[in-house]
Parts: sequence; structure tokens; C-alpha cells
Amino acid sequence: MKISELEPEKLEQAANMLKAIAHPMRIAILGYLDDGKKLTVTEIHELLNIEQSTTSHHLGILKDKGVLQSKREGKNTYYFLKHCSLSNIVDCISNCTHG
Amino acid sequence: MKISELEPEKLEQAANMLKAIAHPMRIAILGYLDDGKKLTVTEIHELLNIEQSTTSHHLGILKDKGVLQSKREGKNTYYFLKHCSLSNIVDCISNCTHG
DNA sequence: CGAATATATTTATATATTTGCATAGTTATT
DNA sequence: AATAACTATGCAAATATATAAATATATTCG
Repeated sequence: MKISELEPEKLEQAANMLKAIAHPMRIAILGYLDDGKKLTVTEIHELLNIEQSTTSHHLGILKDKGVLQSKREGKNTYYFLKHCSLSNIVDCISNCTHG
Repeated sequence: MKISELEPEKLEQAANMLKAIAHPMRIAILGYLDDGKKLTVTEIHELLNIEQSTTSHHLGILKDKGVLQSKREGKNTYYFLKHCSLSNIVDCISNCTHG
């Protein structure tokens, strides 16, 4: 019962991170960002076939909630996982999904 | 990149499971239900100090999305994890949380 | 500087979630 | 059958989230 030191702030932050992840497109984004991979906004928007602004929006949410980090290099902004272990969440949920 | 066979249905279901978990009270509930523990609605509503009906709502959401299972025994309904590995998600998110 | 490329923000509308209260359904006991 | 204990459901108001379109900001290069 690790998290259940039940400090409300920690629960709140954990919920916010999970809420950030809990979206089909954002799960797909995390799927592409395993193994320390770094991708640009354009690469992601082309991979997912969604609008650039929508992609940026999703990435912004993931970054804001501490799931992703970004690093600008010239015109591009590369996004990548803040904690590698976050891939486990996608793996785990994927295993628990019967599809 | 396990989940990114990117079948939309699977992404959708994964998102729904995560969305179910992504709430402070529901994370706390999962925190109490590690190690195959089974708790009743009343036990949970007393542990969390929230309304009985609110508790039942949260449990219903978790059950509906495939995170929990329930089993009635007399007057009580016991709730417990459907897949033990789901505790990993709470552990993981808890580790990634600086608090 | 001006044009082109890449990314971010804003805005508005539609949709979904949370919560408590009241109520109703279930089961055990007397 | 009546009561008590436990759980579930329907409703409504407040709040939060999603989506797309338009616009704005940054960076590079000629």
C-alpha cells in the first residue's frame, strides 16, 4: 500500500499524471516514446495522423503533468519520457486489456 | 511499443481503464486493495471518510471499466482487483510523484 | 528583413465527470 | 412481516475536459 500514506497532495498529483495519460492519443504517444526515444511534434503528428495543434496540445498536457519532458533543438522540439518507468504503465494497462 | 499495434479499440479501452483509475479517491481505493485484499463498500467508505453513495459510485466506475471485480457475501459486497498487476500502476505513479 | 517551417496558445462549443442527497433494492434477524 | 444493515441508483448543479479552428510565437535560411 505504497501510495496510501494518503497525503491528499500526492494523490492529487498522481491522479493528474494518470489523467494526463488516460487518453487514446496520449497513450499512443507514450507507446512511441518507450526506450528513451525522443520525437518531434511533427513526427508525432504524422505518426498519429492528427492535427499539429492537437498534437501540440496533447504534448503540452503530458508535459504539464510531469509525464514528458521536452528539449528544443533548432526548429524542433523533442519530447521524451520524464521517467522511463512510465512505460510500465502503458505495458501494464495493455496487458490487462483484452483485445 | 507494445500497445502501439494502435488498434483504436484497444487504445480506447486502455484509456477508459486509466481514466477510471485517474482520480484521487480511486487511487486511494486501489492503494488499499493490493495483495489480493478484499474490502466491503462500508470498509472503504470509512477508510476514506467519504459518503457511502460516493464510494459506491467510485467502485462502480472501477468495476465497469474492468479494474475491479466484486462478490456479494450476504449483506456485504467485497471489491478486489481484477488483475493483481494493476497495483503496479499505483506503485509506478507513486514513485514518479515527488511528494 | 522576409519567407518558410515548426511549435504553442487561445477561443468557443460540445461533452463528460464529480458530488451529495434522496431513494430504492437486498439480505439477515427477530 | 417488520426492522436493521448494507449496497446501488437516479437526479441535478457545479466543475472539468475534449476538440477544432484560428491565431500567435520561434527559429532558420536566403
